[in-house]
Amino acid sequence: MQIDTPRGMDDLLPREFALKRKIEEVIREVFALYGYLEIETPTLEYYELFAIKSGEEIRQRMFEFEDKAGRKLVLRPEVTASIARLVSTKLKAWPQPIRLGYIADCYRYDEPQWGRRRRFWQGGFELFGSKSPLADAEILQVSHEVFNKIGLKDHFFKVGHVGVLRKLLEEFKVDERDQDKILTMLDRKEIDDAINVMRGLGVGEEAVKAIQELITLEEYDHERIFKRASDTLSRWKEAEKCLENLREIIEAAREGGVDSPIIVSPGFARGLEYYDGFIFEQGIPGIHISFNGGGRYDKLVELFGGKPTPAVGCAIGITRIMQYMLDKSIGVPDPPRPKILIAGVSKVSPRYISKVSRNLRDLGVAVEVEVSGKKLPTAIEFAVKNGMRYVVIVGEREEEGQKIVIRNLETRTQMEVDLVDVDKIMEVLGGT
RNA sequence: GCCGCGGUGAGGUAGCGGUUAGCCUUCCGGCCUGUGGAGCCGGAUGCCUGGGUUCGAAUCCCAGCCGCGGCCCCA
Repeated sequence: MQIDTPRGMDDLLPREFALKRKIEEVIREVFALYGYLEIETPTLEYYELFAIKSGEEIRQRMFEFEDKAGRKLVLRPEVTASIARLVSTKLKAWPQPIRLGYIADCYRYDEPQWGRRRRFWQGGFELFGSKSPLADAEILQVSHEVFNKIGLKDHFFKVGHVGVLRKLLEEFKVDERDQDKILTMLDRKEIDDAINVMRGLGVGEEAVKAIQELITLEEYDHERIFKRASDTLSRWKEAEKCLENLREIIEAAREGGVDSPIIVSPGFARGLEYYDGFIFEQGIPGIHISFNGGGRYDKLVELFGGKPTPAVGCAIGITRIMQYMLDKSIGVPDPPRPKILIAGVSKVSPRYISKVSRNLRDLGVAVEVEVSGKKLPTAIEFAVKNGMRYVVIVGEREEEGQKIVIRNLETRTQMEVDLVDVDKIMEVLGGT
């Protein structure tokens, strides 16, 4: 019998689940603060939805199978495609801009390792209907805000613009599919192969040289890097415009409160082929995987049959953040648990214990009932060990008089109270 | 997809050809008839799976499975 979880898929224990909840709460808080409406899409989608434009890397790493009617289905490897599908269909008559948020589990058939699971959670922000740098900057702002609120204040950004390289290639009539191929190669640091492909497609030597230069540019000093990059690109106006766009985005984000380090990398490419403008990743020093990534994808909605709709978004790696925080033991909350245990003693009837618990819960007080037949000392020990603050003791004597004994575990004192004396009970329980 | 390292009760570990498989935490019971985190006593659960070598395997060999890291890439 196979009783383990499937490879790379984790059970979340109470502590882990509480942490996941906390991160989700932060994300939802930011949804609300910026106007992102939360939605949900199916975990299963048709293969085609992702096959079209999600990138070779993802395509090979999907869980795929056939349903009983022979349709090809996949477990979603990410959510952006589903959201774009939604915008191109059900939301096509909505007034834009449209801001959507999601928190969803995703699946990839990867080799599991630190920060990479086969099932993992992403929290996403997607903004449709704006070409303005303000929209891109907003995605940086929400990312910044989420990480700060979670307590990861030392995060940094790495930003780039796919248009820089794409526009340059377009000058030499390289079609989109070949661009995808080249960008993927550059992303994988297969520089020589990329150069060979470019030459094969008739890209001029000056441009090849420019690209080689661009991919080595990467630093914090914005002024210097923009100067150098625009010198390199001065001959190709379209590519230079993209660079200018990137500069505007960064400036807007800075004014919008994004005060973490931003590494500018004009030759930066990302694996998801649908990106066609601003792109970024967010990380933490010393960790070599990114915790958040996103960018602009102006063609995707159109690709799914919608009207041309510019879009920009990001996907925050909740599972990675969790793993980091658990490893470092930072900000891991205790699972919420009642502070009160009701323990029966001697010949008290189950009816009375049940009644007492009902009364207390009606007052909004969270209680656990001792149901395992523990004797009182053991029950008290159990309560103490589990961080509870009161034991409500009910026995025959209390049942006869319709009373309860509330014992305070911290002060080691106790008091008998009438079950109907609501004010007294609340007073003794001190607002728990 | 590739490359390393590793699998001993629920968790953490010792043992590395012959041990009654040891220790810590946990869990259960008792000391304790309705009042405390302690203590003491007792108890429960284990050598990943399958082959092989050997008089004898947790220990050595092979394969598989699983886990952990790294590469690549990604969240």
